[in-house]
Amino acid sequence: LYSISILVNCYCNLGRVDLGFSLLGKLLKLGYPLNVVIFNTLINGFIHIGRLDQSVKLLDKMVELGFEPDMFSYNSMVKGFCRRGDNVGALRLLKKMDKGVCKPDVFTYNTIVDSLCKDRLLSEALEIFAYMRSKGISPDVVTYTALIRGMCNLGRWKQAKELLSEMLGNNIAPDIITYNTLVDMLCKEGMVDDARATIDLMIENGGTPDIITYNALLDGYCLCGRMNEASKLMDLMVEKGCPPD
RNA sequence: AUUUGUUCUCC
Repeated sequence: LYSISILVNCYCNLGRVDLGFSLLGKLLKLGYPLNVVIFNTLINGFIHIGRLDQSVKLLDKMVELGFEPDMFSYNSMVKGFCRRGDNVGALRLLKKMDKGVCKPDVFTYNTIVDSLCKDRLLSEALEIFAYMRSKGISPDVVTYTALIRGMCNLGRWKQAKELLSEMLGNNIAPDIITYNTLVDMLCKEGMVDDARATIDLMIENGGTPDIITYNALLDGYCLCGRMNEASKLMDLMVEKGCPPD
């Protein structure tokens, strides 16, 4: 079974969910034993090619066949709604999970918070943030990073920095993705110097900039026409053992 | 073995 789901996942990663799907069909006909992971892999595969409709069908089918959808199944579905820009659909599914046996977990909430932030619906995202805590699900670094992005998106730099401090002051360590997100957002708004300060802060906190950090900053320098600094940065990248790619 | 957050390219 492991081998089959690896194979199916491989098809999905190659963008050939159809091949995985027809394999499932054959296995079903042969009466081959299956498990929930194979269904989940395909549900997720369909989501990644924008076929939420197929995922819905497959979810129904697995239930029909007596397989219980789990967190993976539902979380992929939630992501599917979010990807098509249907936050309402995602929230509806969240409520449904709330009532069922598969309670929303940190993945579920993070998916929705991120989607709302990307759609600039920060206050809605903050409501979900509060809601998840009320349900006893602790936000993690992913939740915070999504919110920071949402704040930056609206130019709420001060609020974003406060949230970052809140993380630092609490038990949640910002990771490289958190810093990279901030650096990138600042650069895109032409606040390259603040971006540099953010990188310094990252280093102070024990982080190490990576190629993504540097590329974001490089893009920032180029966007504001500071080409001298851009080329100096390229030299620095080589020095730091992170050569431009 | 399957689910969530970062750079560039396309929009």
